[in-house]
Amino acid sequence: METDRVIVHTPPDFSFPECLAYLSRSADECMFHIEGETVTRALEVDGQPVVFSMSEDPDGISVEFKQGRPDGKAGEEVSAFIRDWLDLGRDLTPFYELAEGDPLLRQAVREHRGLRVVGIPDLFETFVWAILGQQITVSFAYVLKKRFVETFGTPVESDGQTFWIFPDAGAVAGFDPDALRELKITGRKSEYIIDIARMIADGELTKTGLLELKDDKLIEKELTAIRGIGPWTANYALMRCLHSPDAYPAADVGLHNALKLAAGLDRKPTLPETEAFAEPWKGWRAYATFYLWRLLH
DNA sequence: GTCCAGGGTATAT
DNA sequence: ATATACCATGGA
Repeated sequence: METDRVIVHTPPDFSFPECLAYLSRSADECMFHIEGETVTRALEVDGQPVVFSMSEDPDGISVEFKQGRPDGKAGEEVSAFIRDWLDLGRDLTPFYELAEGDPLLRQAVREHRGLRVVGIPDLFETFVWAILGQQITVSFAYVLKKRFVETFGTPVESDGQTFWIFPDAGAVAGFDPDALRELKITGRKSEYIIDIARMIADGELTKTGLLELKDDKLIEKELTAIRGIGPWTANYALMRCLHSPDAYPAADVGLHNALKLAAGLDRKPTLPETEAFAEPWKGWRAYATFYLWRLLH
């Protein structure tokens, strides 16, 4: 039905296929399904589950509501979610000008033009994902996230498929670490996740509160004061959730591997070298990182 | 068996 | 400030 469809307009230098390619990187991703060129997921709006799909459209992104209707609030909230998810508010012109003159970025930017830093709009989901991803392979992190979501999240059935609402921080706040240990999440990470769930559920840690601090360094300082959040996790959250175009997860092994490849090194760069490489990218280090990651696929 | 994977904490110098 | 042990699982 025509009323179940809305268009989200996209800016110049946006490529749906490039974002789709990033979203498609794991078969174990549990927060959305991809079939062909269409991404479908669930989202909670005012306590009610909405299921929607996104596909490319000449006018932007076509959003089809599978469950729930785009009338009133749901349509606006889903549109806002997508703009947040795909960083549609950003003008990439300065980044592309910078990258064209940079030997390390040029190739990635030419090959993936239109790619956005794909976000994780929910703060709790961001920290769970980042903490799970510390020190283990991305593929194993996906397995752990899937177990976490399918054990503690809320299923939404639509068209014979199951979609998931990410576990509620308030519920996780009350868990015993052993409940997470059973999923093969380490004891430490289980404690970190439960502590952060409590902070979020109590309103002590909020996305808007962090964004109000404005300055990346200030936000990093606030975040790294929390147990389980070090510089890598803080910058990862700045990049994926708080939309800092300049956050730089300098300890990231994937970034090291990408730099090794792009710079033709015979070993991975050290941490100081990784910082030094990024000097010319100041203002856009998150975008530089995201594009460099694409070299590894 | 060893090493490494989208790190972080605790402790010792 | 910098170095090391430890966390803990799974794939190469």
